[in-house]
Amino acid sequence: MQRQAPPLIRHTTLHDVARECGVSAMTVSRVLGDRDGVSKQTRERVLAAARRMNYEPSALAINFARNRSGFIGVATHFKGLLGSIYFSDVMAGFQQTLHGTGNDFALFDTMSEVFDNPEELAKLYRQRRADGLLIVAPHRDDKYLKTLVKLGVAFVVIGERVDDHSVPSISCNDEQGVRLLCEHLKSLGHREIACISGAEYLGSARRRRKAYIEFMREEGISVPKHFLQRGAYMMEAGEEGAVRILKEKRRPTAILAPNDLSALGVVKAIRASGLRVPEDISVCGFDDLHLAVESRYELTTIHQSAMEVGKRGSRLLLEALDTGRLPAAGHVDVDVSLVVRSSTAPAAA
Amino acid sequence: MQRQAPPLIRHTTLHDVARECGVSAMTVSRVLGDRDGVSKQTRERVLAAARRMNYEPSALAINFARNRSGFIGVATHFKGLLGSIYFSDVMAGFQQTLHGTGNDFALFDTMSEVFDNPEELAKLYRQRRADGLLIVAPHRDDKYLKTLVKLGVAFVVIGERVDDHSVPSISCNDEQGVRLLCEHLKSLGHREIACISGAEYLGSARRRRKAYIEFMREEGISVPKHFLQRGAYMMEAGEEGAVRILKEKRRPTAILAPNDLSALGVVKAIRASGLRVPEDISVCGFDDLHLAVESRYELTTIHQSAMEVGKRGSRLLLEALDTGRLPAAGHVDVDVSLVVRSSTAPAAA
DNA sequence: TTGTAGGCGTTATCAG
DNA sequence: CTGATAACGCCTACAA
Repeated sequence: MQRQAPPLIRHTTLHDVARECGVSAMTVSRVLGDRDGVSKQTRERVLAAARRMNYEPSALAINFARNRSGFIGVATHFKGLLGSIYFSDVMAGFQQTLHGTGNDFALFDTMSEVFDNPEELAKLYRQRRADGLLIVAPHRDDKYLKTLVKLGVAFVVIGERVDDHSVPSISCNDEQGVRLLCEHLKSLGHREIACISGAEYLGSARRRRKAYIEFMREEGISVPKHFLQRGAYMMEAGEEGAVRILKEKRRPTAILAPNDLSALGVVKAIRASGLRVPEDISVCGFDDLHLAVESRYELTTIHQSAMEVGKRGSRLLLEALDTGRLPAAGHVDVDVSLVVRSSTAPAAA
Repeated sequence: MQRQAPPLIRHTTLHDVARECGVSAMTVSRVLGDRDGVSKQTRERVLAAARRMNYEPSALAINFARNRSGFIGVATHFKGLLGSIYFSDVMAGFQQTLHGTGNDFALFDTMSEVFDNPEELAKLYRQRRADGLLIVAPHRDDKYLKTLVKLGVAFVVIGERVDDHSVPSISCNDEQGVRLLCEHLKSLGHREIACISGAEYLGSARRRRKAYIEFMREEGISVPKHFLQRGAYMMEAGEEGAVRILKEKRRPTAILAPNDLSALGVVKAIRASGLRVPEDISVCGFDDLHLAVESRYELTTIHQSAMEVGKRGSRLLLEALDTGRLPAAGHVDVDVSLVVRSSTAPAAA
């Protein structure tokens, strides 16, 4: 840490106000802290002076005394998430929780060396730059989570489920979402349901695929191999998966692509093969990315509120901080909801 | 500010280390601050103890003593910019500058009440939550800038030029960009150049339009009314503008749409009218949004590096902070570069 | 080479 | 009702 220049200006302090009023700093503190034990006269005199002198308590001093920074750290992968709608939705949720608590946001990049190196991370913690951490959608193989647990840092993982049960995390309920879609299709008379899952390294993709398999088993519906395609959360992947499905003899009456982007690809492939959506084959997405504006396909999908996840996740952290404990370990699921649009219809006879 | 719970744990302090070694806190401070005047023996003993005890200085205490927060505030319109690639690019630039300076990012929403209300903003400042502010792409009518100037807050406006000359700002050089495009077209033999400008409330749109007009005047080329369309930075707007241009008798050999999105709309309209790009009409964009991946049109455009703007803008702030002054008022332009692709070609005879 | 004193701005505690 | 004192953790300045 290099030598620093002197502060630009000297701000008004308690003592300044006290001197101005001819009282002690303590009295001023009491008045401004709205504690009683001060005569009306003195109180008014102090208030007037404080206002006149533009007094504002120094957060630096207060936090120093309380040994807190007043900052909630938001840690994420800058390059991957900072520019995403998902991140801004999550932040909107954080804001709702933090509003009026006197906390501000500090922003950290999980891809910086600090997070790479347990030593550095510990250092960050011991320096008390933030009182707690909200870790937005970490990657599956992020190792720093273990370090944070070991250090006893207060943090919550947002938007991902972590295998390690000692980690507190919150995300939308993937299983519930897939189940809602499947039940919806079932209620429309579909039994021949295919699925194009996402990349295996994504926890959410694995959970969604698993939920689909489980549903089919529960319903006693056999799933031929080509009904379960490995894909990715991208349009092309959905298209390719659908092509592979459609070239087989046994053809589904519905295709579940648990991600809106790939669902659009599926729609494209179906139309390209001369079939109609939803008359011949129904299609479901997941995420409710509002892609409908760009295309003319109105997807039946699952709405997951990143804002809600952010709001509740940050609440977990703040409550823990308020009571001086760590957020409870384990995962919390946030309910999702089914959005029925025009890409699904009763199964063809 | 409500009552706070006690800190989760008590961190090791200088005094702890000192006691452990049987020396004074001052000696420990000297060792860890790497100042001389300490015997080798003592130094080593202290270092060992500090390491063993996981000592790390409290940033809280240091900053309190120095009356700085160690945070650089990044203020932006959460809802509008947080989820944009632009923002993440700018942040990447900030990171490069801040790296290793011991500063972290604090994040503020310019749409929060705090920024709405001069009183609140002053309060934020007097509380010293951040040492300086980087204000990313504020809107033209944002009033808080005046308040910040009045308060003497150290800040730099990033990505917008501010009319008020008392404000330090930095952005890419719009005029230069338009000029580069015009010169490029001129070198290809184009004289009949039309332009579809962006929304009037955007400073960049106004500057780009003005630069176009200026170029045409300098070249002594008359600009019929329909050659200058008011549009918006959106695909549809570009399309509509082009349609209006093409239905007139005097037809341009090139259309300048100083924004990639609207340029794509222009291309669309030209093709729809049975003409070819670039054989019949050349098209230029601005921003280099890498939209080419999505479409088959390879736009000739202007590359503006948001990262570069962020990097240099944050440097302005940090340098000012280091020398204890305010960033110099006035605007700084960052060079842009011409990217020639296949949407432009020699003018048809 | 090492240690002591004091200050940064606030608040809790105890004394008047 | 009001004020003095101490403490938070570090650093600068001065003293031994």
